[in-house]
Amino acid sequence: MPEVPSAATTSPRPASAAHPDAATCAAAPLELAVSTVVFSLRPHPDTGELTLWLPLVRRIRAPFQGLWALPGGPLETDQDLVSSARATLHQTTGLAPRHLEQLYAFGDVGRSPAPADTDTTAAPRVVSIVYWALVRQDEDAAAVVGENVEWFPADDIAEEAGPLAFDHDVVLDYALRRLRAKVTYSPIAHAFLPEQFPLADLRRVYEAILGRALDPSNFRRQILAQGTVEDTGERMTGTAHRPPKLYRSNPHRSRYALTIEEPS
Amino acid sequence: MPEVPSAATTSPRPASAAHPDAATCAAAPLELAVSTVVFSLRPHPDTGELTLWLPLVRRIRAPFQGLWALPGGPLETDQDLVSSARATLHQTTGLAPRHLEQLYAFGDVGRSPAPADTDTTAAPRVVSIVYWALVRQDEDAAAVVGENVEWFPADDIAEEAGPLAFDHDVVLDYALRRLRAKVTYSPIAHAFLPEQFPLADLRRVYEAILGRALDPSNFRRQILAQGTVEDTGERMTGTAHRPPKLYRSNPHRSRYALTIEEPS
DNA sequence: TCAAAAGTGTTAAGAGTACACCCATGT
DNA sequence: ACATGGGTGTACTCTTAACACTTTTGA
Repeated sequence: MPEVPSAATTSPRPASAAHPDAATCAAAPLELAVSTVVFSLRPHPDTGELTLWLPLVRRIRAPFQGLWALPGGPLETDQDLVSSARATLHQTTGLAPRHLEQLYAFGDVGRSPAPADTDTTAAPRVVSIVYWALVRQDEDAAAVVGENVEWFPADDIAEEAGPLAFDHDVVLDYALRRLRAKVTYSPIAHAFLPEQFPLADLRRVYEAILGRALDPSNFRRQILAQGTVEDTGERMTGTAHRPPKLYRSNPHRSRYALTIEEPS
Repeated sequence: MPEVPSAATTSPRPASAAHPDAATCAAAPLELAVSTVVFSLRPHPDTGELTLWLPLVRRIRAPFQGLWALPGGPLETDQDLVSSARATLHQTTGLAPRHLEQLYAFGDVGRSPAPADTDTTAAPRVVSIVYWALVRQDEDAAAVVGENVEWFPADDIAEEAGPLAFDHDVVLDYALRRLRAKVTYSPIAHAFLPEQFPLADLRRVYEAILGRALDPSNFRRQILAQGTVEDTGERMTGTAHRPPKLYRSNPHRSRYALTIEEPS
């Protein structure tokens, strides 16, 4: 009983007419997986500048054995899509995501161009629903990784992690573009920061994601004008300079992005 | 062989470890369907103003028998996701889509709240990947509909088509919001128009989608400034007033939106 | 000649950008 | 005191919005 009103039309659809009540076995050599691109901000090992990092998992079986892949797994029957992504994220980082959002469903037959050494002959068709998540900077320190899990700077993946398994190069590239686009019109950057934070930290998050410097004074004005943060009244102490005010993100204002982007 | 590096981690994941090579039958009482929200512009029957219409299909079997649903069908194993959407669209309208784009994957366990009269006891879990399409105004006239297929004004669906099957009310609402948001930053409106068109027609498309009037002169300037249309040199004849210039959409400029929104 | 829609020009308000400058703390 | 980053003010540019006005056709 999938959503199959197709048989209701007069148009020809001979093959599908046989399908509709298919809990039958022969019908589906087709699998559904959920993967997640987990972004976190850490200093770059070379330059020291804050950049995006993400965890990859080394495949220990065919196909693409030995290559790095996005963390993920098959969808359990009794599990929601987000739950599956959240579980994956927890397994890979030990953390609960602050921001978790569906990215795209990848399912073309021709995807995952297999290298020569792997046998894809008997490989079933796989449709992947990909999510992306943002890890809070303060929690990130507490992240744990299992064996065969490693974090890489997002922009160095091509060199350091070689070509990824399946079509995960494409997926990752898409996730990066989406993050960079979305940060310009939605207050998701807050998701990288702890409960309270100075505006300079928020600016550094934006700079890390966009890869360019922002004018501190203009940044302050714009952020305050859009009302996505509110003054806590407190100040950060122990700095080597004037103590900055601490802000928290304003849930009333930031709801907009979610309302537009997420259904239900 | 799905994307399952889960077994590579040290974290516990007992259930999934049994999954990976599952072309086995017991593993998946889970189905994958592709549905499509097909938008077209037609005059509203009451007001006469141009508004969004879309085709729905009446379900002829359980669950949700008798209710209206988005056109769609199960994903064939040898078929790409877009191909499936395109096929659905062709069956329902007899047309080839000018614009076809993935909307969202809906797959929560609790989705499709069944009314009392339907038996959902043995209903399998269904994950739907939903696309949305735009039909060209000139082609729309040539659209054919089968039996059990009917077009409705998008904003009147709640009253005229009652509650939809599955969670299609939510899906439709999301599609509408996405269309209205996207039209403000991407030249998709062109997809409703024929090869050549006067700017006033393009404006009327925007007005229909956004549901509000736009200043003709400012609209002209903005559209011309963004360079998404180019002058054909021709003019429309037979109007009851000054003959307007005809434009065509400029593919070089409109590529931006696709690059950002579509992966690969 | 008039109505109707195409198309141009002008102006005012607001948002984005660059940058000079003051403030408050630890060293 | 001074270096450092926090924080404010200002002038300039660019975009957006409102609307007056001219142009060209059919009736």
